[in-house]
Amino acid sequence: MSTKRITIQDIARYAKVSAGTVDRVIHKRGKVSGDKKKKVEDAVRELDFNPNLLARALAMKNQFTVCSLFPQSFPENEYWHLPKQGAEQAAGELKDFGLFLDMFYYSLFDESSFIEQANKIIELKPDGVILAPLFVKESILFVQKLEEANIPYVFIDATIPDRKNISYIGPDARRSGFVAAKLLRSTLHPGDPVLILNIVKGMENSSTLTQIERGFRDYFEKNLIFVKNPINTLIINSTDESVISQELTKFYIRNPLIKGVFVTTSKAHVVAGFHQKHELDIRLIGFDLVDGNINCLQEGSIDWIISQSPVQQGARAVKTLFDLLIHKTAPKPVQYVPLDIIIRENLDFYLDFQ
Amino acid sequence: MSTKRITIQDIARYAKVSAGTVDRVIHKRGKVSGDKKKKVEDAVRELDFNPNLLARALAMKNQFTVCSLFPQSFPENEYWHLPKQGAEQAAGELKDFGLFLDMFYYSLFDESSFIEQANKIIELKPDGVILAPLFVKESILFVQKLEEANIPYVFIDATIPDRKNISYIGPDARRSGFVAAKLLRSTLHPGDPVLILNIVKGMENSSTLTQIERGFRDYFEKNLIFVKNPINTLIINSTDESVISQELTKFYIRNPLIKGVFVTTSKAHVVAGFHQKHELDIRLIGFDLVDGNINCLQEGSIDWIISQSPVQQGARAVKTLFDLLIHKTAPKPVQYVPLDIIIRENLDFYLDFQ
DNA sequence: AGTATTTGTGTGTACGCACACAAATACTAC
DNA sequence: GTAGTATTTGTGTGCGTACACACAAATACT
Repeated sequence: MSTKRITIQDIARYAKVSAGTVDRVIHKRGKVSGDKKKKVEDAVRELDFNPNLLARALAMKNQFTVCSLFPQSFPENEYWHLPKQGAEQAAGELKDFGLFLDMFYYSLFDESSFIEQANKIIELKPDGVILAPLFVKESILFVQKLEEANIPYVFIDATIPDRKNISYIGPDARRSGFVAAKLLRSTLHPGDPVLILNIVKGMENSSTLTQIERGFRDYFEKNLIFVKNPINTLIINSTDESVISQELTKFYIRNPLIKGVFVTTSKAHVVAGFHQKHELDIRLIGFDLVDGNINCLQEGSIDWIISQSPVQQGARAVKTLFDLLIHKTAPKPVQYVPLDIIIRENLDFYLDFQ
Repeated sequence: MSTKRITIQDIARYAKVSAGTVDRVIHKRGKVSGDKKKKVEDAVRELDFNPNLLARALAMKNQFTVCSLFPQSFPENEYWHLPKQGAEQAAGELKDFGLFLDMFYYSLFDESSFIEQANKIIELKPDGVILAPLFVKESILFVQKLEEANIPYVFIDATIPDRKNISYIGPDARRSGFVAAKLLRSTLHPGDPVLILNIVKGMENSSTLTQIERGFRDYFEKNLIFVKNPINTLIINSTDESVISQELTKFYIRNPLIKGVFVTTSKAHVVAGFHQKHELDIRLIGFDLVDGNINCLQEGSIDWIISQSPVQQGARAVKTLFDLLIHKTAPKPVQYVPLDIIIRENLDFYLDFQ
């Protein structure tokens, strides 16, 4: 049968001291004489004492508040709804362990909203922060303040180099480009030209896009057979459908041979709509299971979606801070999440389980 | 700020009864007069009382034992190591909540070992059982005993119809065949013949294989363009490499045009070895991230692996029983897990995170 | 009416830990 | 020696729940 759990009382008896002294040794609090301290430490080691997290959390009451700062998901089923869901779920499970999650949101169209919410968080003096650093400049200012206040923070979804974040939880951007290239090329003939399409509003964390593109090009370079596939890059600085449509028209007229498109953001569905409207037979791959992409996958107008485990990202971020705060264990500085490859046939599972 | 948690005391005050009475109502234990019962129920509803699982688990001590019965994973990194790992991980998280997991293993080459271990479990009278029912006949006998003893059980990885299992946690077999077909066909030309290869020892749960094959054929029938792809089925009743090699040789000589192979078990790596040895350029898809398959993916001799979230299966099974025993919530009778599509480029992630 | 039995309700303790406070001991200066 | 302070150690209580027990009230049975 499973051996009885060792408690503080057991340690106290074994070391012939009181529970209070054991407590003092364990928490490095208060004064304890040398020999008793040693006795307790020996007892802890010999009996292999592990504190009961349950009892600890119960005794400590709700101690830890962590704040998250994500882009707002609007309408509800857009991408950022998913990490949010994961974080909420993890927080729900850990609520009983004394973790309280306070979520803040900023608008992707408005840097000032980021600053505003960041300041709110600073004022709250939380015990930890989860940040999606899509606005680089503002994020750096924010985490500097966090560092001053000695508040640990993790990056999620994207990262900023050379920061003192406890961990980065998100995709390996370069590799996601690599995977996209592999999938796209599996349906192309040698020599078919492809297009990398960056649809962004311009102010977001662009190092991620650079990495994705590099990964994509790396694959084609490493695996060229016979003929090279020409790779074009097009940047569209707007998420407005009509602007995208116009830019695409301009581009396709000049590049009529394009056979595959890789959209580096979650906007593949807009491109899919364009292809359908103009009856273009072009393979299409994009990121993230947002509503538009889901529909297009089902219709067949998008061939592949690479999903970056958004729910898991949120959940992991919360758990990472939990481990740090309650367990007091340091997390791995980089935690890449799985890249799920989604096609029409396995789509349902990813929807069900999130 | 977060509203204070409602406790039993709060309910007691609100309903003007004692904590003991509240407890009796909540646990449907002991006699409570009609009006007080109603008052308590109202209070629970109005204040939205959720019992603190922490305190509950602490007060109840270790109460629940669940047993698992899986095939043994031998050597360590074979398939069944993964569900085991997931189950262990989940059990570790839930240990403090009073769940104890006792794992049993049977040999896939020996039905009697199954019976033996099953009997051990029956004797233990656990509070729940997790079963991988690969031997159908023996499994039915086992679960009948479980039903007699009123012990809830879940199936994992495979299922047996018309049983009173609390839940099935595993892949949608038919759909996994469908996905395999989709992937394989994406690299084939119309008319290319394909092969479905069942490599089994013969005594295992075969309904799963039937389902997989049906899904595979369904895809080709539903999506035929121009010319039909002929689909052959070959059954090899051995997992021995030389037998497989001999059977494959025989088959390929008679069917030299085969361009794609779908191995319905985890033995794709053996086929990959054969292809390499004889310099055959044949697309290959199989199941499960076992060691052999991992190597072949890396070398490129297997093109795709469909992974059925084995770790998640183990974890979910444990959590399902936990929810039933501690939370007292009935699980969904069928819990399909995601089908992960793995290629060389995203392989690392699935290895890291399991 | 008196006793036995059932039914309803409140109180108290344990679970393992954290933390406050009291008690005991050691140390100082006179 | 004593009084006073500093240091070390022990005890007790609370966190929210489960459950045993005590006891009162209501009902049943002689």
